[in-house]
Amino acid sequence: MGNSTLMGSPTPNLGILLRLLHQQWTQAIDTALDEAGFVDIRPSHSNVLAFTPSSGIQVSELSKLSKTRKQSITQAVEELEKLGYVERRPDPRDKRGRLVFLTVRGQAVQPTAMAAGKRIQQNWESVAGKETIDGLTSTLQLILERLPRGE
Amino acid sequence: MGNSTLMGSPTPNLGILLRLLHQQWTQAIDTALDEAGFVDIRPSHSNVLAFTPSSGIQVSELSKLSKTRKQSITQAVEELEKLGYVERRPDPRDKRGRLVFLTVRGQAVQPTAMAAGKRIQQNWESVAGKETIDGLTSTLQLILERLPRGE
DNA sequence: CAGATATTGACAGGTACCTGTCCATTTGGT
DNA sequence: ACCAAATGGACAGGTACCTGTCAATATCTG
Repeated sequence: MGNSTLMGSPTPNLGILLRLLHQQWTQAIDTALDEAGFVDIRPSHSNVLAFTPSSGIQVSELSKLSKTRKQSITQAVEELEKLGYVERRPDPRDKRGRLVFLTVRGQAVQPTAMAAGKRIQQNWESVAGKETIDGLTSTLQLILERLPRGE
Repeated sequence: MGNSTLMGSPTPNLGILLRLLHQQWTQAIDTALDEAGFVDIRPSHSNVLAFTPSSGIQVSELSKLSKTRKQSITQAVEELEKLGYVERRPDPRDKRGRLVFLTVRGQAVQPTAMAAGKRIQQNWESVAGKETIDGLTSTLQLILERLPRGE
């Protein structure tokens, strides 16, 4: 009712589409980890879990790898530390820094988290085709590389 | 230094790429509106400005069109109302509802905001090619349509 | 037409990012 | 060796979304 203002195709706004897809991705990761039993891990924690090597890593480095600000990583690390997934120790090579390490528990989640991402991508591939998703990935990378402000 | 843990291609994570592109889009819209002199308008306001017709519209309908929750729209409308871009009047056909209308000032921004979106898309096209961006758009739509939870 | 159900829009509160600022420490130039 | 500049990480605070709940009104059903 009240459809007097018609619209054939409601102008699919690129901003909205990107927001929705990102939400889908994020929520899928969260759901997958919940189902794997890691109910206390939230999406932002992936920025730490996905990039922490067994040799330890600084918050600043995690920030660069995950492309988020240091503050976001700091908060995620604090939460993961409280939950027992990571621990921080002073960096012997830099007295300003602290190194983040996975605990035994963290070492158990990491593969699950990595697998979740892969599984979701495969799900998208099953829906749109592997080549399409590959094309999507490279398009996103291409724009980010070539766009100004990209660092 | 410390590059012992090498990585040729650092695994371009789809979630991160989507987040970064969405940030780019959002920030570009904000910058464009700033440059056009509308410094008090923020990205979330576009969800209202882009979809409000001269005949007025309910918050719930804006929520559906912009694919965000009612609460987000309500907040954006409140802010835009304080800034003098929209006004709310009771819906004569539904005593629960209120209709959102653009003020004269709001009618001035709307075309600028719409043009900003178009301009940014053209910028992306100039960087990746029009066909690539068209492909990106339809891929995003395709995934959203075919994915579960897409309502 | 009465009662169950759905919808509108508000209130409260949480999450994942962001910017700005600050201090300790390291690094780099002369 | 010094001092300037960069870097590591913390503190404070803001934005744009989210979920859950609720009262008032509307709509659907028997």
